[in-house]
Amino acid sequence: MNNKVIIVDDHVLFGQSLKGLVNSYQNYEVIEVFKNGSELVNYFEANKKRPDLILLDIKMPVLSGIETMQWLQKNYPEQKVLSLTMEDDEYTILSMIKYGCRGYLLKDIDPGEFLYALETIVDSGYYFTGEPERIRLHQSTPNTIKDITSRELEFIKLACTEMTYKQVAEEMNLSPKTIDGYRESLFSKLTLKSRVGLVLYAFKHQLVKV
Amino acid sequence: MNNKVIIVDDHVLFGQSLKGLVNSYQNYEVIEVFKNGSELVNYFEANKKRPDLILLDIKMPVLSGIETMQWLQKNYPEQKVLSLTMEDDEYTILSMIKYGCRGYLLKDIDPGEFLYALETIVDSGYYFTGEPERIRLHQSTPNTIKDITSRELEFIKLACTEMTYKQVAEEMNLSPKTIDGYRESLFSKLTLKSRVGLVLYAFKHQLVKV
DNA sequence: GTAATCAAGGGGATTTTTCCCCTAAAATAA
DNA sequence: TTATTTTAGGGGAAAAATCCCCTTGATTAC
Repeated sequence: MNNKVIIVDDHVLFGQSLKGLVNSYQNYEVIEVFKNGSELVNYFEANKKRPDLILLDIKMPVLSGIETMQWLQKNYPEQKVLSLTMEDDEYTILSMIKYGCRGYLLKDIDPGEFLYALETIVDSGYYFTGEPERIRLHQSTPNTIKDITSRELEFIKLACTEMTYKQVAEEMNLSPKTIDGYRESLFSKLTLKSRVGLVLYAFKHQLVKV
Repeated sequence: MNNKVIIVDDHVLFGQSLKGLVNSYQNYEVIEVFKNGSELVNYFEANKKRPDLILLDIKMPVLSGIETMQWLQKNYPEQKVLSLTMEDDEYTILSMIKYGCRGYLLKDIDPGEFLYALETIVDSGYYFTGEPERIRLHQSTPNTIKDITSRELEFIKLACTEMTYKQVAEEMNLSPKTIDGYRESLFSKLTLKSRVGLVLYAFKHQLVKV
């Protein structure tokens, strides 16, 4: 009896290639390949056959992995999802786990490990790359996910432009001194030393798009 | 008679999946899959069998696509290379072409177009996605590629850290005033207004990795 | 062979950023 | 209901970044 797999990845070439790889394994069968989370949602809403496992890319243009995961948790909390990511970004991965993702894979994993991951997640429901301590650690002290308020996020986005803080203050209808407060709180919260550091952080955690 | 293909991509899962796809085409055979440009260089230096085509990822940690392309142009200018890229970044693509790359593919291409690209490049030596005008336009006015000297590039990379310019100067064994000169020349050359702008530029053009 | 360009560096001034310490209202938690 | 956290703001100073204008020695172009 074959495990039905759905692949969601905006890089069609990768998605299709991966389909070939998964199909080559015994007991696995790719039933659909989608380009974004939106297509997956449509599929689910059309009441089509539920897959045993979804391989979900995180960085997608239309409905991102995180957004898709949120939708799935709300509507199909039992659905097994293994997320695929390029970079080993702690913040994003922990967000995925928060929304019920059962494991994650880096795209530079080797195919042997990949098959093992598939087996593990289908059997036990979970798969984490050798370091479950780290994950559990973070789950028990979830404040390791530095939370950034929506106002701070707004500030970060504007800090990632050529505007001076004075201009940012105008844009946000705040006094430059308040902006100064946001900056200082973020610097200490994220252990940063300069505005450039903040920009780097924003890129690393995909708070701003490239 | 099969066309021999070498794949170079740091995402092993993608590389291996792609291998499956390419092998599934008639007349194509993947002879090697490497994780970075460095492994490719080693292979060439060991005087192994030359491939008919190299599929080269651009963003790689060890020896990037651009660096690899430079090496290939110097040592094997006749080698056909098709570059693979995630984002449609004009600057990077034009750099690749400058170094003799015969075409480029976005990773979100569909597999049908992919096969067509392979055929085209093997037959004619070149493949460009539908928009050869744009490419030719840029080739005739190559100064659209703002060229950045290697010393300036070094500076940019250090500017994309939390170091102060004074520390950057030390790192590069230059006076802070010289750094000031690099900064000013880059600002005017690239029409930037601040160090943050420079960081943004570097990310946009993938001069630094995320 | 001379002119132009480039890499390296300087003086000095202004603006921006960073830092530390402090206040007060509002929202939220206990 | 009281305590704590969040959001908004201030004074004042030191450090960093930005700007403009200028010099010298090497390379490179014509």
